[in-house]
Amino acid sequence: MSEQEIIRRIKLNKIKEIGIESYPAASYHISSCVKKLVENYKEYAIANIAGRIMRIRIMGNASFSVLQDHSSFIQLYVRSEKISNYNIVKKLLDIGDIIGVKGFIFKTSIGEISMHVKNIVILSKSLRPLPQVKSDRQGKIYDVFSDIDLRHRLRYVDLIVNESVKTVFCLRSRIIETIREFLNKLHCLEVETPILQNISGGASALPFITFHKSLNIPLYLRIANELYLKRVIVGGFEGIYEFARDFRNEGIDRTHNPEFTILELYVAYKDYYWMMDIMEKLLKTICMKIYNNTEIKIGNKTISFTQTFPRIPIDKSIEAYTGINISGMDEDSLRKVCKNLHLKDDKTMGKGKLIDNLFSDKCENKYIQPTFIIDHPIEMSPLTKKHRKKRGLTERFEFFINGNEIANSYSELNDPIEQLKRFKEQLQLAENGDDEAMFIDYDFIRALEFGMPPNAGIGIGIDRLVMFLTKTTSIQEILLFPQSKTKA
RNA sequence: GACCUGGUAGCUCAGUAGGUUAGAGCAUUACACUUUUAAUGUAAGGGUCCUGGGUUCGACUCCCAGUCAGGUUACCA
Repeated sequence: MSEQEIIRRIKLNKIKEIGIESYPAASYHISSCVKKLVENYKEYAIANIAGRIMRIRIMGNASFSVLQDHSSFIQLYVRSEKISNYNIVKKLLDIGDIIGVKGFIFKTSIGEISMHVKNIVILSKSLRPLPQVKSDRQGKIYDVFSDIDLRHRLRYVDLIVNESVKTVFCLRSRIIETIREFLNKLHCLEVETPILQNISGGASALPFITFHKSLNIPLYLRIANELYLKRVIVGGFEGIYEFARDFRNEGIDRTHNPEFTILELYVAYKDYYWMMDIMEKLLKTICMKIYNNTEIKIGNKTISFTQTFPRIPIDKSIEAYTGINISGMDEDSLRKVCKNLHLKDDKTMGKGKLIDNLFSDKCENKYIQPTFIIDHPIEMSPLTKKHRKKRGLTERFEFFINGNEIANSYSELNDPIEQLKRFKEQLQLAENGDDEAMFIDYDFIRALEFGMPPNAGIGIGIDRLVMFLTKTTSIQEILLFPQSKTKA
C-alpha cells in the first residue's frame, strides 16, 4: 500500500473515532445539480448538492474546494465560524471523497459562482489518490491522466478526471436513443434473441465456444443474431430489431473488440432499395440530432449527409479502382487477378472471400462520403436473395462512411431450398479450411420451409457509427470497458 | 501473426555515454494564512527503476528471454 493510501485509512479511522459514519446508508437529499445551479444563478439561493471533491485549497480559517457532480463543477467556500466541523473538513477530507453540502450560492470577488457551505456530510470516503489533472485560467491542461492502457483498465478514474471521456459516452447513449426512437416510429418491435446459441450462424466469423454443464453440450456465443430474427419474422412480426452484443474470436486492435454491438433490423415485405432509403433517413436524423447539421467535419475532411447517397455496384467499384472487370469471372481467373495485385489468395479462400478481399483492399477506403456499394456476387452472400435482374449477383448493399463499413444489408433469402444449397456450399468452404464458413442450421431451414415473408434486413455496426460520430479513431475509446489482457 | 517503440513515486515526466544516498512538478504530511483561482510560503516523507536470467568488482542503465502496452502492417464488422 502506498503512503497516501495508508494515510487515508488512518483518516478513516479517526473519522470513525469521532463517531461519524464514512459510508452512511440513508439516502441524501439533493435539491439540484451543479449545472442547473450555475445556469440559473440566483444570489443567496439555498441548495443541497452532492459530489466528489476534486480540489482543496485550505487557508487558515477559510477554505475553498471544488465539487464535481455528474453535470459540472462548482467551487465550495467554507469558513471556520460558519460550520461546526471545520476541523474535520480541514484535516480529514481528501480529494476524491464524496460529500453532501448545503449552503447558499454567491459570487466571489472575481465573479466565480460558488457555494458558501453551512453544512457538510461525508457520503463516501475515498481511500486512493486520484491522478491530478490541473488546468490554469486560460484553460490549458497539465498532467492529463493519459496512459491509454491505465485509462481503459481504470475507466472509473478516467471518467472522474477526464471530462471529454464522459462526453463520448453521453453521445453514445444519445445515438442509440435516436435510433430506437426512429425505429419505434416505423412501428418496429424491439426483441431479444439468444446470445448462447447451439449453432453459430448469420455471419462469417470464428465463434467463442462455451459449455453448458447440465445440458452437457457445447454452446456458442453468437456472432450474429440474424437467423433468430428471421425466425421471428416467420412467426409473423413484420418489423423487428435488436441491439445485439455479438462476440467474435478474433484479434484486438483499434477497430476490433471481441464483443461489440450491432443493430439488426428486419422488415417484412420490403426489399434492399427500401432499406437504403431508410438507412439514408436514419443517418440524416442522427446527424441532425447530434450535430444539428447534415455536414460533419472530421480532421480536414467534411462529410456531407445532405445529398442523396450514391449507389455503386461492387463490380463497377472494383473496375474503377483496379481497371479490372470481374463480372462473370470464375474462381481461377479471379485468383490470378488477386495474385497479380499481390493480394492474399490461399486455398481456403473461395470466390466470395477473394472478391471481398479485393474490394476491401482496393476500394473500401476510397469511400469517404456516405456511399452504398451494391449487388455483391452470390458467393460472398450466402443469406441473400438472388438479384431480380443481374445474373450471379445478389440484392445486397454495404454502406460506407469515411472509408469504413458501417452497415450490411440485403433482400433476405426466403427460399428454403436455395438456402439449404447455399449452406452446403459453405460446408464445402469449411472443408477447404475456412474456419469462418457458416454451419448448416437445419432448424432455420425448417422455419423457412414454413414460409418467411420476403423482407429486407440490415446490420448496422453501432460501435463504428459511434466512432465516426464521436470522431474517435479507436473502438476502445467508445467502449466503457474494452477487452485487454489481465494484469495483476 | 510480423515489425518498431516503450514500462522509473498515486499521476505526468526527466535521468544515469555502468559507479556512493535515483530527480522534478502535481498529489501527500507538518506549520502559517478569513475571497483563493494551476492559491502561496517554509520544512518533511514517499521508489521491487515491469519480471527473470546473463555480462561486470559493480546493472535502473548493457545483452538475452519473458510480460504488458502503444504504433505500423496483415486479417476480420
